[in-house]
Amino acid sequence: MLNYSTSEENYIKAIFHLQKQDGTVTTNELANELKTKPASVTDMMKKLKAKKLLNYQPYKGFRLNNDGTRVALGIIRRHRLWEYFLAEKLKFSWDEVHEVAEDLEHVSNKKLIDKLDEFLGFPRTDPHGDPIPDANGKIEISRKICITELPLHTVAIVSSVSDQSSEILELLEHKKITIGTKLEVKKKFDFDKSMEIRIGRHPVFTISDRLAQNIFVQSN
Amino acid sequence: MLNYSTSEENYIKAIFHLQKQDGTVTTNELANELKTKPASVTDMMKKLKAKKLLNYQPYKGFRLNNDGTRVALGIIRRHRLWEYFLAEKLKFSWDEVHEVAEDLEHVSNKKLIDKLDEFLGFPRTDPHGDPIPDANGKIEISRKICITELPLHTVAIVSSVSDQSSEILELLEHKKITIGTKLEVKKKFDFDKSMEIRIGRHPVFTISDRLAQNIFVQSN
DNA sequence: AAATGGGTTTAGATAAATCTAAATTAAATA
DNA sequence: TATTTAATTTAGATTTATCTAAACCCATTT
Ligand SMILES: [Mn+2]
Ligand SMILES: [Mn+2]
Ligand SMILES: [Mn+2]
Ligand SMILES: [Mn+2]
Repeated sequence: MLNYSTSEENYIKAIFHLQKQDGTVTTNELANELKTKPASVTDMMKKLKAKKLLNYQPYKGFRLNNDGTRVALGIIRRHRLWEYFLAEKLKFSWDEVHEVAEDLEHVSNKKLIDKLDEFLGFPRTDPHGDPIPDANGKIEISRKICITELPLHTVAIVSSVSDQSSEILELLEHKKITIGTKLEVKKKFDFDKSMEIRIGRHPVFTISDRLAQNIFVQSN
Repeated sequence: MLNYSTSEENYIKAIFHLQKQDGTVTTNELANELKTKPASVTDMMKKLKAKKLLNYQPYKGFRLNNDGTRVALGIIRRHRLWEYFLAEKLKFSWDEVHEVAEDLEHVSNKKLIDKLDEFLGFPRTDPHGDPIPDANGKIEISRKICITELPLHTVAIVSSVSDQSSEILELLEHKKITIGTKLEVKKKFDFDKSMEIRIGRHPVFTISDRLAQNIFVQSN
C-alpha cells in the first residue's frame, strides 16, 4: 500500500463521488468540486495517471480504475469511521462531523483505522446514513431512493440525507425526521412539488420539494 | 489563533523539547533532532521569527517566546491526548502510540480536542507518564527525578519513562516495571553504575545504568 | 595577532501544488 | 465546410519546504 499526499487523496475522493453520477468526470466539474482551477486539475490528472490510478486521455475526461477505486474506498472508510466516532463518542452534532473528518481522513495508518472500527463496534453507516466500507474495501450498495420517487401510502425508513448543512439539520429536527424515522408520503402536489408526509400516527404535515429531494429511504 | 503548517509545528515542538535541557537551542541540535539539514533549520527559524514565535539572532541560537510556547503546548496537548486515546480506548501498546500521534497531533480543531479530552475523562498524563496540558495550556511541572538520583532505601513511584521504544518496553515488562510501580533502590555499583532494585516484598534484582537512566519517579 | 575549524548562514537548485494568461482542441453553429 | 466558442491544456510564475555546496562568523588555539 503506497501513501498518497493529502492533495492527491482529495482529488481521488472527489473523482469517486462525481463518477457515481456520470460515467466520466470532466476537468471543470472536478475544479468546481474542489474549488480549484482547471489548470491545477489537469496537472494532477497527469500525476494520478502516471501513478496508474485512473484512465485519462487529454480532452476526454477521466475515471478511476480498479486501483484508484480501492484507494478512494480507503479514504471514504476513514472519513466515515471518524464521522461516526465524532457523532457517537464525542457527541458532535450531525452537521459538524464532516469538516473535522475532512482532516482526520488523511491520517492513513491501517492499524489505527481497523482498531477504531473495532472500538466503534463495526458500524455499518456513518451519521448521515452512508455506508462505511469494511477493512477489505467492500461497501454495501445502498439501495436507496429519494422520497420524491416513493409511491404514496408506502411506509419506508429514512436511511440517509444528502445535504449535510446545519440549515437542513435544523429543519429536519424541527420536523422530527431523522435517520431511522418511518414515514409515508400521503399526497403530492403538482403545483410546487411539495408533499404531505405522515410519521406513525401523527398528523400529516407538509415538506417542500427542495427538502424532499434530500431525503432518501431504504428500498428493499 | 492562527494555524501553522505541519512542518512549522514539528519545528516548534522540537524546539520546546530541546529548550528544557539547555536555555537556547542551536541549529545543529535542531537539525539532528528533526533529521533534517542545518540549512533547512535556518530557513525555518527566519520564518518563525517573522511570525514572532521565537527569539533568534544569526549565530546566537533560538528560544521560543511566550506565543511560541503557547503554540507548542497546544501541539503537545493534542499529541498526548491522542496517545492516551490510542492506549486506553484502542488498546495500542505503549510503544506504538507515539508514531500515530505524530500525525494526529496536526489536526488542530479546538472543539475536537476539547471534546476528546472530556470523552477521555480529562486525563492528567499520557501513557508514558508525561503531563497533558489543559485547554488553557497549563501543564503540571513534573517534579520527577531519575532513579539514578534517588537516595537508597527510599520508596518512590515510577512516573514516566523517557525512552519510548519497543525494546525498552519489552525489558520493562519483563522486569515488571510500569508507570505506577513502587520501587526502591537497594544498592548501586560504582564499576558499571548498575543498581539493585526492589519492588514491594519481591526479591531484589539488577538493572543496568542504561535502563536506569530512562526511569523517572515522582519527587514530592 | 594570525590561523584554524566547527557551526551557521547564504546562494542556488529541486519538487510539490497551486495560480494566471495564452494557446490549443473539439464540438456546436452558421 | 468554415467559423465560433467553450472546455481543456500548456507555458510560465509563485509559494513552501527541502537539499548541496560555498561562503561566512567566531571562539579557540597557535
Ligand atoms: Mn462527510
Ligand atoms: Mn458522511
Ligand atoms: Mn509521543
Ligand atoms: Mn508520550
